Amino acid sequence: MNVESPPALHVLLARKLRSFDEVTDAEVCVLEQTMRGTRHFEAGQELVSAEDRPSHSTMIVEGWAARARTLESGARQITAIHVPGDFVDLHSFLLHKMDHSVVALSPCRAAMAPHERLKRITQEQPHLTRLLWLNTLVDAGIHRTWIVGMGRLSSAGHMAQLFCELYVRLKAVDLARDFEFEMPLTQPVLADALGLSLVHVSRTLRELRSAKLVDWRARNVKILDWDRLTAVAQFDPTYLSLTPEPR
Amino acid sequence: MNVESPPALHVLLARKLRSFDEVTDAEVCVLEQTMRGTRHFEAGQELVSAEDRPSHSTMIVEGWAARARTLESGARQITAIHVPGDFVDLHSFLLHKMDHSVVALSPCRAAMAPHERLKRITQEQPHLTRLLWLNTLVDAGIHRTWIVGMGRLSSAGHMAQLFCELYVRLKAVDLARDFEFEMPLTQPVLADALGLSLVHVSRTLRELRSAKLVDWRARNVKILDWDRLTAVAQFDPTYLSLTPEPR
DNA sequence: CGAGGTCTTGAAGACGATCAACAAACGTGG
DNA sequence: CCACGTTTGTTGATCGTCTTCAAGACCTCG
Repeated sequence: MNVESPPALHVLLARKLRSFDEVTDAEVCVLEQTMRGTRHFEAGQELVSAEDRPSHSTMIVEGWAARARTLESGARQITAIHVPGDFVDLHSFLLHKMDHSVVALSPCRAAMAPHERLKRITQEQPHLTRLLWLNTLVDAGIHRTWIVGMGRLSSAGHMAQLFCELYVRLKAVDLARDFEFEMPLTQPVLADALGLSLVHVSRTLRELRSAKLVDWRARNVKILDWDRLTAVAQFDPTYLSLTPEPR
Repeated sequence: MNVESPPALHVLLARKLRSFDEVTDAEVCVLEQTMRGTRHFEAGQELVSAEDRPSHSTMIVEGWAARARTLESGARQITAIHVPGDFVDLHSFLLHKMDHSVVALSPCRAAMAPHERLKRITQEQPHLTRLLWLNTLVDAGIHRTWIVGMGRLSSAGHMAQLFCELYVRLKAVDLARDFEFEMPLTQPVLADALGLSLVHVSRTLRELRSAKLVDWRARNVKILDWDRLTAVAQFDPTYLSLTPEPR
């Protein structure tokens, strides 16, 4: 295996699980073996559509994706942004019917976990079950943080919050370091995530840029002043639960 | 037991679980017996504070509560509203450290489930585990719906959405019927939930009232035109997963 | 070099926030 | 039962943020 190529599924799973708790190799293997093959998606393609009743859940191995709901007006609201290592629709295992779609934001590779195998895990692997559950709880924590950002922060604060969150999450799976990461998003996508108009995203971005907080060009985000950025965003990473503890 | 008094814990648990799936009496009993006593809280009192590391999770038996985060400015954002039957901080079982507080919105009675007993359930009761997990997944679905409301709906649409949601949720635990329910909230609380100013809540409320969609006086909410209200809110109850299915 | 997609900027206007005053409802004690 | 204070809700006026519409610049890739 080539060092340039993206991490193997096994490595990604181990990293992800071990950011939450100590996990045995056997447990990583069990989870790896619940995954049945991977599929490839182009940017813009739907991994899962709203109204679907998926028979498997999807983990992103490569690329970025988003959960989104589209309104009658055609307006779209993104409710979560997902990066490699994220189990995008693990909730469909128990929720059954999707209440939103999952769309690729960049070319994506995704691994599939059949629901009946996940059910087996809940019957045979209590610890692994708790970690999968935790995964969905962190998603909920992210949702809550977005709600706070949308409801009570300025647009700059809200956007800063998103940059902070993405940096911390990407670092946990080794896709960011030295306050720098690759972000394959466009401004319209950011607008749909923040609940702002495209024009205002552009202006808010200029604001952060001219305040020397972040620099984003050619897909590359550089955080120029972490302390001030987190202050603007009132960012506290607690909600991401990235400290390993017995769960 | 008196018909006027609130339903016993057992009845409430059974109703709640059975809105998701078929559940045996034995399972209801197991869950009931994980609960260790109840506590009473006055309106405004915190059931759990941000930064806490609770040793038990809390289920509301009577009264309403909210999860909230308070910012440096003193502004508050409510991220969820909870009614009887809701497991307000079940997520603390695995998340450990709270990232927000839980506050009573009205006088409340809450039952406590020690975390070590919940852990036992994950080891011995896979089906019950899945239903508890589902509970937290529905919370996440509610969060997503709120994000859509905040980001892409008008203030009237967003508020209408909240009324629709509360009605459906309360009906599931038999606390609403005939498009009517008791809502022990004040407008400032509603403002913190919707991410709006107090003044604007008052105006938006007037808008819904004069459009003959809802009537809210003396804690009593009447939904006057369900069809038009759901249209304004673009409300689709899928996300509440209130159709019993094998999980 | 040209064409599509992506981003930036300006101008006008809508929506919601803030400030400030007042009204209504509620609870308490006299 | 009324008087009073407190809490809760309403309304008006003004201001700022964000949206919308529109045009133009930039970039990337064939």
